[in-house]
Amino acid sequence: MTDHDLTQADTVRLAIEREIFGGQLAPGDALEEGRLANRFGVSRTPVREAITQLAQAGLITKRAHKRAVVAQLDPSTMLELFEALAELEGAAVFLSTSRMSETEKNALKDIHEAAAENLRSDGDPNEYADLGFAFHQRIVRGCHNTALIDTTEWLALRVLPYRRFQVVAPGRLQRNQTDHDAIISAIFAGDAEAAREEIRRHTLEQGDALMRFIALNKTSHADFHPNGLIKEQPL
Amino acid sequence: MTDHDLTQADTVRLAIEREIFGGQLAPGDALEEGRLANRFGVSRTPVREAITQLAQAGLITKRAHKRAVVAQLDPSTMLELFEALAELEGAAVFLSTSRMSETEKNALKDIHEAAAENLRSDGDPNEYADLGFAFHQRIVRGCHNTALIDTTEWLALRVLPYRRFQVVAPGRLQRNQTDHDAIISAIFAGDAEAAREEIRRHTLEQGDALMRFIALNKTSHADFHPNGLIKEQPL
DNA sequence: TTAATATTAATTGCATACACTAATACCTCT
DNA sequence: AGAGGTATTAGTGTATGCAATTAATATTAA
Repeated sequence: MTDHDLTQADTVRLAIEREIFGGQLAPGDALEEGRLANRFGVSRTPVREAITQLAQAGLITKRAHKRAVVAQLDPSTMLELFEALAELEGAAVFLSTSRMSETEKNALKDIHEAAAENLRSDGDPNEYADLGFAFHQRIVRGCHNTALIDTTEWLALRVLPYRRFQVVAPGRLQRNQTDHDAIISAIFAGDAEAAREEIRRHTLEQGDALMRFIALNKTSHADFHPNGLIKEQPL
Repeated sequence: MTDHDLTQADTVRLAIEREIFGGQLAPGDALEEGRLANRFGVSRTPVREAITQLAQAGLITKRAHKRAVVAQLDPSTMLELFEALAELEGAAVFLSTSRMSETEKNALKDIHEAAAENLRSDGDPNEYADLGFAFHQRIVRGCHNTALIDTTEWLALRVLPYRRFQVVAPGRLQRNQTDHDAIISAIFAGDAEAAREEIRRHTLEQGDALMRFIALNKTSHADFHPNGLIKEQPL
């Protein structure tokens, strides 16, 4: 039982999930049950189950008799997602400020300083993005409320591909680091209300910045690819 | 096309959903695909899909090769749910305070006053519960952020059966109304921060009160039934 | 009687087949 | 050629059957 009792539907779902988050599957791409089935060497039934689950999760959209499509994020709903996420992260950090153990706080600070070092030494921007993700994740998990953590992380995952865009936007990384400075200070000062405000502003502004970036660089808007940033044209 | 293109799986899912929220299906009850199938006069396939969706939504739990079970809320996760809900409603009302139109605010006040009248005239407690639900719902929707609304309402729905218990707890209704007073005042005063604090406290305390109620009335704890409050013994 | 084990029954996961829907290609007529 | 309608095809929704797995029951040993 090395596979921890993963059903085939689970395997397929995880694979598709990875391809979406990894960017091989871009928003708007169609998922066709039959092809997926023989690509994964299973029948359509488990593929169908996987698609159902992903649709329920909001990762793909599906209407009766029409084929499933990787969820599109139009600018306005994307802004909404960032706003909602800002509120949720705010709520989480509000609790985390009083609930994180010293160990947790120090781990957070370590991540923060690793990010600073990465900036100073002009390191790999992708590594910086990962550290940023970890930073937010640690804060959220610090609230020790599973329901709130799950909800927040789910939203965070949905905007993750878009959040990473910062690595190519000039000046964004430094600005990001300054924001994180303020957040971590508030947490260590035990000022929950300030921490909430800082992270709210921070996440909201990430959304705004992304909006501006898209507005400036809009080619056909459909060609915007969250991971590669610009999607290669179909062959 | 009178059924608005509902697939059979959708129909089954909605039916099960209603039975869970309505209390015919209690936490811990097992869902068996075969029986459901011929109860609804369909094959196991759409039933399977419905169950998958409900599991993804967290309404039921399902592990490979084991039968699906209506999700159990043990006291500690229930408290977590209430806490998370308190934060989300707080975030929502924070935005709603500045975003609700006059019309929306007045509609909210109407509901609030109808509830007050219900209390004064010693009306139907179930009607009061419905008004209370509507009150919270209006506030949340006032934030005009679909993502936040959906997330919050989803949590609210999960604890709804438990929230209604207030109707049988002595003194709770009056206390509830007083809390709502404070919330609505803060909203009309435009004090978003106060509104957030009031609704946070309010929802948190609902959770606490429910906990105390369960602790006092615990028979075998498994027999606690969210809607009938005490589950009838199996025949 | 109780505990452990073997046996049977019930139930799930998956594959396959078919019906029905929606999109596409094709043809007809103007 | 273009609009409108029809045939064709691709793709989804559902039913059914079977193998694998789990739950229930019977059986045996202590």
